[in-house]
Amino acid sequence: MGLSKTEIFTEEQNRMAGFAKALAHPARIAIIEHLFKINACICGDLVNEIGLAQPTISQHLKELKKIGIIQGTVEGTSVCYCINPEKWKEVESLFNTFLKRDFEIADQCC
Amino acid sequence: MGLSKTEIFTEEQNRMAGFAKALAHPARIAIIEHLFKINACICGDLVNEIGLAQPTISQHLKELKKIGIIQGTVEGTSVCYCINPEKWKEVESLFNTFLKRDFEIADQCC
DNA sequence: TCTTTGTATTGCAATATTACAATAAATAAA
DNA sequence: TTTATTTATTGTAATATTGCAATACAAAGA
Repeated sequence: MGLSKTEIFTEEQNRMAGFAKALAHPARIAIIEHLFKINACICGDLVNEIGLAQPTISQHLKELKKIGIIQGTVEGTSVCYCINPEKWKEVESLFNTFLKRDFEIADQCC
Repeated sequence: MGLSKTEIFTEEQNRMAGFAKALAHPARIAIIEHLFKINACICGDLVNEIGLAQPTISQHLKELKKIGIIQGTVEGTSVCYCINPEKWKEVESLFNTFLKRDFEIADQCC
């Protein structure tokens, strides 16, 4: 199939999986890290920074933009990208809730 | 292609992406949540809990096991699954470092 | 031993992802 | 207007993912 049965899961579960998917590629991790490091930059800078072709970077940027993690502003011929702080806080909070667990009982398996 | 150029990224970036990929499906999110809720259970319980076929659940379990997030113990005919606490703490710590960012300067884009 | 029970594996179909060459599109500069 | 410059889009090839039916496998019970 190659397509997940989203309808049998909760909204929360699908949202978590969706954000995780956006982070599930090293190029997108690298893009995010670079944007945090230098605050904002244009597409071409990311092409130089990361070693992938321009259309590939553009594609990864599109995906990050689609889920709202980054935003792009047209500046003449170039497009300036940066992190969307509100969305990032949302992602952070969602992951924090998911990741923070209690292991008092869970330490032994079966 | 369908295959990422892992060699041009750092070990950390690939690790982050790898863990994110493991969480990038609602069924695997559901499996993890259920394991945390009831501590440990057999494959069949997860098949009933989540609405997917047994081979599909088995496949998702295999992927979570491969990356080390869960562990399985054979108990007669059934296999008991639970979270691997050490690995989970590692994932939690890795994501925390990645997600926790400073927005003092980053608030305005371009 | 034969049957049942529970899980893993195999094989397959449908779809998604990754990467890039070629090209389009849009603005700036000459 | 013509020519860069920069980014997005399109098309395509290779591979990966998702899901399940069929089946294999392994241990327990009759």
